[in-house]
Amino acid sequence: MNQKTQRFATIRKIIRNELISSQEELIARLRECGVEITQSTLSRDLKYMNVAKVPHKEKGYIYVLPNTVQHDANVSSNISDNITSLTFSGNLGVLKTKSGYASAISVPIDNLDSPDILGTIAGDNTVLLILREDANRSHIIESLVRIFPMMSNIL
Amino acid sequence: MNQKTQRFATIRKIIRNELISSQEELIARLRECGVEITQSTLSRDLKYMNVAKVPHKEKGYIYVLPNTVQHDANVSSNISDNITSLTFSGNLGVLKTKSGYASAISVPIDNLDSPDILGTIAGDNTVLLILREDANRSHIIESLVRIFPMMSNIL
DNA sequence: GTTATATTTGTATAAATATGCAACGACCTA
DNA sequence: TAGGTCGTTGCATATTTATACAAATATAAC
Repeated sequence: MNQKTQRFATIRKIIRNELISSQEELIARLRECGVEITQSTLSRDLKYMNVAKVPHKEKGYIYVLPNTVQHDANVSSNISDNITSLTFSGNLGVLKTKSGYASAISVPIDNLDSPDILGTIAGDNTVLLILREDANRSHIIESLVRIFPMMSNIL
Repeated sequence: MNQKTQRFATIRKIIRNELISSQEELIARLRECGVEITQSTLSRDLKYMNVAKVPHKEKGYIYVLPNTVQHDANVSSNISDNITSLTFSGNLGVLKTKSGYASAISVPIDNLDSPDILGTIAGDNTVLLILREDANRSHIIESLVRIFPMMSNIL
């Protein structure tokens, strides 16, 4: 339906360009754009469009479109800020990073020359750690936190 | 203080590994992990941790950790014509593609944000899927076929 | 056209989430 | 010790969001 498509476009435009904290607020903005809509329909629209609600420093919460990568306002020079998670599976460790940082992150890990980390493979946002079969995960984490202190925030 | 850090870690672990649709559900899981918490505190914790709530096909809505904020998993169809095989080995999946397509193929897989697929690494014609330890291979296949319909031809 | 079937919407309400406020405890300093 | 500040929490509740249901509207088949 074209009516609906048009409405979606307007919703997207507003969310992309403004900080919207609630559906009521968005309804008001839509009205200003000539779109009448009830809260229930909007709720369904947002769900259909995969719009997420995320915490935001100033506004409390805001809606964000899918594919919109959240960029921190303050870019940190600390490389370990770019590590987002560490999980283990069998004899592998999977270290996720912000896009593009995997290679940079993997270098100091290689340089650890830890007997527990046999090697690493870096993609774009993932560093694969191949671990010794009987490696102790706690020891791995300790080693990593030693070179990436900020990592303790995400563990 | 340390109590709180510990609680955060548990919350993160649960959110990373499971599909949680509501705070009440998360409270129940936390209790199973020995963490007693009220809804109001949890709400504040989630806000503090920048945890977002995003629409999800099966569960309605799920909580996701920052930097994994939801992307479009609906993908143009014919790209999946370039997948040639899928095999499993231990907790790894190996997806072979025509030369040069691995990166393109891996993007929508990353965007699935499946708790079963911890991460992907794309080479030139191979995508390595790192799976959760107890991941169900059938479920993985289902997820992949959902975004790459043509894959069903080669399975 | 008519009828059947599916999609979209609003209303009313349920469900889920955020938050003001008071209370508690940790940690100061005098 | 008493008194002060600060961070954390639970309770109660306000706010916000999702959804069951029925009505309206579109879509398709005849």
